[in-house]
Amino acid sequence: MAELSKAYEPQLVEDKWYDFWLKQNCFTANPKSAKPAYSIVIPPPNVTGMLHMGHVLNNTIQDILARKARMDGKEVLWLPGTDHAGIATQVMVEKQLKKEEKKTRHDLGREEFLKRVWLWKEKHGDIIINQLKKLGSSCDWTRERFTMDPDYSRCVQKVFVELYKKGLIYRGKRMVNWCPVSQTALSDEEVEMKAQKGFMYHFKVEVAELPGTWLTIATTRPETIPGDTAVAVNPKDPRYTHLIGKHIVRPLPAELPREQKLIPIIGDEHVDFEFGTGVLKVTPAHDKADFDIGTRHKLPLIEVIHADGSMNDLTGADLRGLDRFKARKVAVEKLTEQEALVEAKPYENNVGYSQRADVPIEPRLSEQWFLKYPAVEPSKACVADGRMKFHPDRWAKVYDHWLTNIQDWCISRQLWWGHRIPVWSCVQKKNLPNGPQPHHFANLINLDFSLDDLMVVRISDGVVFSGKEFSTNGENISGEEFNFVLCGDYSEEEAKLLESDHFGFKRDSDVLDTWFSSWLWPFATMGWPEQTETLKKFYPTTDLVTGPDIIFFWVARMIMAGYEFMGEPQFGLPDALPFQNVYFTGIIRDKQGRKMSKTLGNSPDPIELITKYGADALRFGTMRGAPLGQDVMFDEKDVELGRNFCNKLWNACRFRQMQGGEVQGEIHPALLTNDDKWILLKLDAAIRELDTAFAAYKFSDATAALYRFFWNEYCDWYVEASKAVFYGTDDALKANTLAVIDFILSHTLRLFHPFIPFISEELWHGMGFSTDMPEDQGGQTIMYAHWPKPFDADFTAHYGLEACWLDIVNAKYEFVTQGRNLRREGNIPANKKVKFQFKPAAEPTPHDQEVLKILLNAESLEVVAADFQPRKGTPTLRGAIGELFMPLEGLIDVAAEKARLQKEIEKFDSEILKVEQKLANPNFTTKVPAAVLEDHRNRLIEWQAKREHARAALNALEG
RNA sequence: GCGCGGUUAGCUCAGUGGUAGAGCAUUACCUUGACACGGUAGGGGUCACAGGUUCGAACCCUGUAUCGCGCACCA
Repeated sequence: MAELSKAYEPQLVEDKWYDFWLKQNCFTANPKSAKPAYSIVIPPPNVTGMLHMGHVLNNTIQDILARKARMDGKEVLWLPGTDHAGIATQVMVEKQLKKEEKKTRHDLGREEFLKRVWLWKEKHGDIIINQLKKLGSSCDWTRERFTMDPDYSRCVQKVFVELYKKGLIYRGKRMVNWCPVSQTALSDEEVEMKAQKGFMYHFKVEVAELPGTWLTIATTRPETIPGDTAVAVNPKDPRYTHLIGKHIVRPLPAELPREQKLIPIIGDEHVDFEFGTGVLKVTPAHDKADFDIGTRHKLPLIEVIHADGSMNDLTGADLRGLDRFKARKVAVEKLTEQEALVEAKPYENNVGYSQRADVPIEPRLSEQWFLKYPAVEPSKACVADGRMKFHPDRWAKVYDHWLTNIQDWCISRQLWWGHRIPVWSCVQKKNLPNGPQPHHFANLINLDFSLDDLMVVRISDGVVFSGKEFSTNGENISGEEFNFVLCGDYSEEEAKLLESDHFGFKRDSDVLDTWFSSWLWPFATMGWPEQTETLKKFYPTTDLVTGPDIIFFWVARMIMAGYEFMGEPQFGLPDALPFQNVYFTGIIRDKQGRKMSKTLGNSPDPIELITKYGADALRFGTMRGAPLGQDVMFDEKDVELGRNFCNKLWNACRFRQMQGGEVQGEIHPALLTNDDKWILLKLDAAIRELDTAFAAYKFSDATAALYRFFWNEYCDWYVEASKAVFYGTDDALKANTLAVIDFILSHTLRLFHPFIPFISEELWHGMGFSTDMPEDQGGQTIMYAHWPKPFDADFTAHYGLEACWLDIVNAKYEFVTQGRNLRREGNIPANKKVKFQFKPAAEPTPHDQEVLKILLNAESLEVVAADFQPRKGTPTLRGAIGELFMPLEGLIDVAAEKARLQKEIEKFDSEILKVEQKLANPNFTTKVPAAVLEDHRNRLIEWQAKREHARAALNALEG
């Protein structure tokens, strides 16, 4: 290959290899493959979205898993795609419309508006996909899916119809979480409770039947007084029992005649007499709890707030038209004017906020579609009994708790962008065959309708009729006029016919919650409901990687959908788990610990980081700082670390390249130096560490192990020691060392590949490691090279890799460190070569002598005889492998060196004392495991030896 | 209120009972023939606090403090 440049330049490398992988179809999953399957579905990012640090973390982990699985010989499917993200996308397009054309979506109309959304999607929808590619994501792009794809939409529709027919989906008029800004209902999960500072207002009302008797009511929402239809007290509250059944005079709207302002005092157990004044105003149309009270007592409902959060006409002259918060202030003023206000004290309470629009939710009565969750029990059980594993497992408890307490899911949204609810209705006149009747369109439009497929529902109370309610000539004989409701997974063509003037059906105008489509993601993306090759091969998926913030929104619902729709016998899946493992990432925060957000502007643009440092650097840095289960404090320094590391890897390969010689020559056991054996043993340990880390999904451990092995073991010691060989003249030894280096590097690059795919691929080819490999096992790409295995017994025996070599070489390196320390204490500049004298404890090999010389930056290393005595005052080091003397060449600070040795001796003293005390304790010596006892004894000997060495060095300085 | 997580070096974090670790920052020296995105050697920690268990606790137990998160909430 061409000579490597001095510094690694990712921009010259990354796009090139990504294009290569794509062209060679490296990411494409083959369902016909005989290899075992490994699959992941991507958590689909919003189609409107931009890549943020959360995506980086999440997708890097998925890519690591996918690439590792390929190297493990699996057939890998990582299935990508995007989510249509109902509200977010609609809001974005509406904003643009407002900005560019000063129009609202209503100005355009539904059809035209949706055209705009699709245009927007076509234009911007692939931004985030391209960003994922920049990151190196090895997704099978040939299978990219979008939740609004026609196929996918049919899945959503089919699912709705099935659940409807099972009676799990129903329509009802309920209190829902209403977002006045987005003007749609939201599910409970989309409501965020926030502490809010406000006031608790106490106001008094007169009991109508007992003039002069007043009740004081506490409320935080005086603006809803016009909607009050009762006040409630606890029937057991002695202060108020005698008043139940009487009435009070509601103070607002002020202008109403007194008789229209009378509302009853009722008794209800819900009222807590400790709280407030023990008197509760009941606003059934604007509060969930009040609605329940209202139902129990058959209270009238008075709606006083419009959908947009402004007050309606029923609130009277003072409040009408005002925004609800402005109205609150005015209501307080009015109460004050009436001398009804008793006090207003500062008060903090929790208020539900719309997660999307960040405004307080308005509980509102409206007609919505709800889903009774299916397959709840098996979904709970599979996690509880450990068949599906959560990492970290504490999320299992959170999941279980949620599933134990779930309420029906409000799935309809008053939006335009999304899957429209597949329900059509038209009014059926009583006893008149004037409208379209079931058998009519069965005949007329030649569709294969049968009456059993038609769900006929009377909206008023939800009673389901059967087709028998019609006479044979299509007459409605049910005795009353009702809505004829069709729910079916009709094709677009069929729907058009239904909506034609001839039939006059109108489709429900609402769309479904986005999550009602994404909960089908693991199988709807694989061709369901057909029993496709892909489904057969890759479903259930292996791993899911996602954030814990969507554990309820998405993970739990996917599990339920998996059981409900994939548990069927035709799929031959006894266990319908949609995935086997769920990895929950941490949340990425900024340096101050704040969640990354657009509004705070504290989220760095990952693409800028990639441009500046490279995708590998971003990946490696992010993974190193993201321990399992912990939030991540993001710091650009981490990415810098990643870049530095890549550069180190690059230059280590460059060093190898500069030595020339044959690539991947044969390693001769007889020629192995102890340094060779040491680094081979370290490589084996690193492989084992990586396997352990992968098994536990501990990617930060894996990157830390790689970092340590490559930088601190390979580069710092082995490469430096190898210079002793390369600067020498023994060609056989040089060739053998090159072979060892190539062995280490070719293994290391493979270990690195899942984490830093680009640079590892570049070097894999650049170093020539791909040349002798089979095409499908590394010849074409490192992606399919085999993942390194720990050394087996034969290998270890053949190369003589006994564990004792670690100790032997460690002693040598420790000696070097201490020798360098001697230089430093002697104020020898780093670039100055020094003459050392070495008195070895045992006959040293020429290789070891040469290694010591080079690592100590010695001009010479004179081996002296056992009876050699240096001049008094010569700085001396004693270690396990012998003694080192540094004959004085200049002034050395004897006092400082003595102080240092003194301090060292004190440290040794205290360590020795600690161990001695332990060993002197019979409780210790009798109870402790033999290995630990042995450790302590050895440690004592070591410390004592070190102390002796230090004392000797100190002695040598004296005089 | 219930549940979960954190508290270890200046900062960000590892560390599941037996010698307190990493990266960054910092100090000193060094551009030597892979790399200054670098090298070498240092300095720096009563492991939040208090009890308990144990021969031995950063680690296990109990409690406290504090920060963060989730769920549920009383107007």
